[in-house]
Amino acid sequence: MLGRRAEDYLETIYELSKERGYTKVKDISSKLNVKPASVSEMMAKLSEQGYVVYEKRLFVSLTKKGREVAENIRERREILVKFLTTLGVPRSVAEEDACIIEHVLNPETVKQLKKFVRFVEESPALTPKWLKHFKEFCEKGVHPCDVARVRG
Amino acid sequence: MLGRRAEDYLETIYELSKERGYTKVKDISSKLNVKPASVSEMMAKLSEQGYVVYEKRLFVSLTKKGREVAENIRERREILVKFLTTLGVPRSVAEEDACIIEHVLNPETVKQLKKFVRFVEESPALTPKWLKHFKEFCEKGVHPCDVARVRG
DNA sequence: AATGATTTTTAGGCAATCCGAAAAATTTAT
DNA sequence: ATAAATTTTTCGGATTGCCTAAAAATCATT
Repeated sequence: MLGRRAEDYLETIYELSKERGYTKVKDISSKLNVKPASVSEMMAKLSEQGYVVYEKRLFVSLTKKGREVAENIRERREILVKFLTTLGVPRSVAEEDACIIEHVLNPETVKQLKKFVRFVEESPALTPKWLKHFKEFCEKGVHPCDVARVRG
Repeated sequence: MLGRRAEDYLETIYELSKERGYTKVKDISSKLNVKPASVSEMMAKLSEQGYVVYEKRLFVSLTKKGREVAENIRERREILVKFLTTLGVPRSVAEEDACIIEHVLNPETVKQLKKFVRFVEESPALTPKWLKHFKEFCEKGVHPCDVARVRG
C-alpha cells in the first residue's frame, strides 16, 4: 500500500506535470518543502512500485497508475476545500487542512461531504436562506430565528 | 512538542482512568491496538515529559498537564463526531475519522465546525427544514426545492 | 571546451512508532 | 507457599520519512 506522504508526492507531480508532461526533482522539493535528497529517495520508491517514470537526473512523470491515484486525491481535496470554505473556513486554512485530511478520511465521509457541497450548489437560491442564517449566526453568535421569536 | 500518536495515548489514558483514576499498560494496548511493548516505551517518554505518572509495572495516570491535553483533544473529537453525524456520516465511521483528524485540523477549522454544530443545535426547530431537505437530497439525489419548482 | 553554477544522487544519521521474543515481575489459584 | 498464568519490560530490529554533507552529473556562460 501507498503511504500518505507518497500520495502527496503523486499529487504534486501531477500538478507540476500539467504543462510539460513531466517535472523535476527540484520543483517537487520546492513545492513540498522537503530537500531534494528526500525527493530522490521517494522517486526511487515510487518508480519501483510503478507509480512514476523516473529517469534519474532527467525527469519524473506519472504512470497511468500514478495518475489515477493523483486524480483521485486531487478530487477529494477539491471537495474538501469547497466544503470547508462553504462553512466559512478561510480559504488558506481550508487548503492546508484539506491537504492533510484528504489522505485519511473514510470514503464514506468524503461521499457525504460531497453530497453536502452539491446540496448547497444545487439549491435554487444563490445562497440558501439557511446558509445566510448560518453566516449571520457566525457573526453575531445568535440564531436569527431565535431573535425573530424573542423580538417578534 | 507532542507527537500525534502521543496525543492518542493521552486521550486513551484519560478515558480508561475515568473510573479508577489510573489505568494499566494492557488496557491501553488493547484500546489502541498496539502491543504492550509499544505502550511501555511510550509511557517512558510521556512520563519523562511530564504528561503521565508512570509507576513501572503498577499503573499509569495523567498529570495535570496531561489531563489538559487529553481534555482538549476529547472535546475536539466530540465536536467532530457530532458534526459528521449531523451531516449523515454513520456514527462508527464518524468516530474513526474524528479520531484521526482531531490531531491535525487547524483550530480555525475546528472553531468553524463547532459553530456549525451549535447553529444546528440552537435552531428553534428540532430538525431545521434545510437539514430535512438535505437528508431528502441524500436519499433521492434531487434537491426538494427543485422538485417543487419543476412540478409546481 | 572549460569554468562555474545548479541540480541530483549517495551515504550516513536521526526520530517516531511499531513489532517479536525473551526475561522479569506480578497476580491468581491451588 | 508454590506453581501457573498474566502482565510488563527490555532488547534488537523494521519502517517511514526527513536531514546534512559530499560527490557526481548536468546546464549555462564565456
